[in-house]
Amino acid sequence: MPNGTTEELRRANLAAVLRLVYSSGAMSRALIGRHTGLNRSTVGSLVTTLAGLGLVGEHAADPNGRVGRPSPIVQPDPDVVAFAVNPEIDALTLAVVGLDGRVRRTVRSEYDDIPGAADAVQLAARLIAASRRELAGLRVVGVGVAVPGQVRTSDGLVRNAPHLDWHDEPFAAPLAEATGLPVRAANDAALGALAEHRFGSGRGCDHLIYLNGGASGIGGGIITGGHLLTGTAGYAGELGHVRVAGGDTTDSAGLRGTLEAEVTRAELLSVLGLARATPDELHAALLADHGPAVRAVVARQVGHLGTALATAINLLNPDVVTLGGFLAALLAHDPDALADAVNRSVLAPSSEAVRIVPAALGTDLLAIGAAGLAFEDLLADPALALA
Amino acid sequence: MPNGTTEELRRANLAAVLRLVYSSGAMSRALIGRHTGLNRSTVGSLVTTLAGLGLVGEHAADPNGRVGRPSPIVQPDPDVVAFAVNPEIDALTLAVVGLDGRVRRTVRSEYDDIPGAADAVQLAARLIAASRRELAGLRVVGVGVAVPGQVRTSDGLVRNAPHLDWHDEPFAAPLAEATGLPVRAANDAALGALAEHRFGSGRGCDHLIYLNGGASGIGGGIITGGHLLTGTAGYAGELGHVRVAGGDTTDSAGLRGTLEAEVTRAELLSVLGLARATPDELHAALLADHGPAVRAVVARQVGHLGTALATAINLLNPDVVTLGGFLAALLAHDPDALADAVNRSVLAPSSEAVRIVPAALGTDLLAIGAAGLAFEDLLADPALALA
DNA sequence: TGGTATATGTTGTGAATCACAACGAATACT
DNA sequence: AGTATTCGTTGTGATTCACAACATATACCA
Repeated sequence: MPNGTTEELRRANLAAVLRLVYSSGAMSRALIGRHTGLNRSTVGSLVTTLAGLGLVGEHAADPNGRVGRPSPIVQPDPDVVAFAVNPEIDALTLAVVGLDGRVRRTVRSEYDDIPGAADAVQLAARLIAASRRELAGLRVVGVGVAVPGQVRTSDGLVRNAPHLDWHDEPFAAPLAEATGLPVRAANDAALGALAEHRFGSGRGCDHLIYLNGGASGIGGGIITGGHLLTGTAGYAGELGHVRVAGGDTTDSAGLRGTLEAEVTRAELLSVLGLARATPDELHAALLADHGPAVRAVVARQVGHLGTALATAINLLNPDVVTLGGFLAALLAHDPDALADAVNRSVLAPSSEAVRIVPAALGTDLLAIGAAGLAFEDLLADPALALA
Repeated sequence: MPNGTTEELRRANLAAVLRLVYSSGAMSRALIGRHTGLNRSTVGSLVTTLAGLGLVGEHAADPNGRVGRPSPIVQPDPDVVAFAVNPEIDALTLAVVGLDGRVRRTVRSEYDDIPGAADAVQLAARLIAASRRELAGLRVVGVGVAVPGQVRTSDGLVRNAPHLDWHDEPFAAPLAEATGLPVRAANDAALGALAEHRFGSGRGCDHLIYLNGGASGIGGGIITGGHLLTGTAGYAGELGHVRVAGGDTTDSAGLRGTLEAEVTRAELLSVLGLARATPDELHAALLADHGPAVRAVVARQVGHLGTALATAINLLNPDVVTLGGFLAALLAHDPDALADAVNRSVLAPSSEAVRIVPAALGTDLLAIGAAGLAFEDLLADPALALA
């Protein structure tokens, strides 16, 4: 909580400027002044301070042909980086992401047997150590972890990651111990929502619902009022476990009739006659095949998806609903059918302004989201930049 | 948006102090300092300013027997008031609520035929004018309206209030015109959530779900991160229209299988053999009668209520779920059954810390919530206190 | 080619805010 | 009655941001 001192005012202004160039990209000093409402002299002082901290750099103005004195472009320093860790059932991915939002490198370490949490921590620590050796001159801010399961955000304890068979496994704490870096962890779909909100299909929208369909189920994340909705402990956003039908099929958490139980990638692959497929291959196959069997399965899944979205829209009144993974393929296959399904269960005012769109960020989605989590402390108080 | 100036800092600190004594009740200067983290001299200056604006008063310290110099008690001025308007199907209620949170007076104007929105506006304006004449020496801040339906918060347009048969009827604007006061409007259950959060069962809890069961249906409101969740236009929180079953019964909005369609006060009255009942009478009758017919109906309704709550808990991970109206009676009738029903559809981590409790505020709930809405501008910027 | 208008960074001054230390005031404890 | 404790008040100082004047750099126009 900002405690209302002049010192805190300075911190808040530094944070506002850094956050602006982080989430809106490089911009001139003059634009920063217009966005923040601060005086030119104040903006100058703040930018100088941030540059002195090594967090932003100033480049020559681009010759854009406008009248008046050119304004140097302020941009976040790409050498200020965070590590993004994403353990999955087939591999652990480590990404190095700059404060400019770009992914500098990605390392993917595949495994045959799903590791335990402790082993995954050690693997991540080794990959991080190797990256730090190879990439010289970087200033590492911290580590963000995207976990396919429920994570207690206060201490990064993985409460339940069914596909990894992790239950109440500490993750952030031992990884911080092994790397000497601050580590924060959260649910993967929640971080996807954060990334789409800041850099993807939800830019400029304060209320967003993100829903991702993967091989192992459906995850969701919610942005309300421009902030990631965590709930009291960090478990919010579980849209995959919304009840949509009275059936007996169960989902990965053992709940019956939920979205995740009724809408599955495996069923789509099955009816398409595919043994396995990359996300792009599934997308293409679904767009190509409009046979009756496929149509029937898609229609049923789209109906259930619409019911779940309607529930979420009734509760949250978002600007945007972003669909990722095979849910984006369902949307592309028949956008009108999904809209109809939503409209059958939604209150008219809540739905009139909502846009249902495919995710805009590709494979880097989780890396960007997890890095965003790791940058959060820095963005909240740039003066604490260390190491 | 606070624009980071020193002037804004002062405003924010004034607002923080006023908000503190508004929502936490009268407290000593020393306590204010401890809560805000501000220096004693600063607190003194802020309190003096607020007192000069006529927003707070200082009383002698209560002799509580503690060592040290007694600290004068700062409390919001009860003569600073807001009007709370609540149009319902049988009557329009006007309440006068002080900044100290107390309801000074309530006027209830009953009607046989449901009025149109324009007539209701005129009725409210007449009641407000009469109250202003009778209660001298008041400083009126504004008007808050609790509407049983969906309201666009930006301009107070009633989008859809099915029980009043109002559709896209302006309300706040004409009432502001007629009274010369600032008017803000919102959904009644959302304001109920706000009231329970600040003064009722959800004090100190940043994440709360409020669900109210009335004669005309089920309304809901959501508090996340300590703030009322409005969504992009103000329509968020419609928990009554969450799908819970595959049935064909429809709710007030024409949606099928929703909580509001499946869980009704009318069915409870019917099985209890009551033609009509006050909320208290229904509550008592339900607690008294555990016959098989009643048990069956209650069991079914509790099951559906549990499903809806599970959905909301999975999405929002709240600290508290507050039930009002006949839903509180259902809870009292068999708390364990409701807990079991929730647990059948909820993810374990999300549910472990949640408390399901009856609403703590009684008939004044909506008056307090609507007044809170009207006070919002004042609390955000006390220096703008006028007239 | 030179002058003007426009837009922006920089510098110095001033006003406002809050922190801090010293002091005074009012109560409880011994 | 004296002392310790708690808290309000006052005066001083440090920090921050606003504002005005000036300097700088470009586009536009004649």
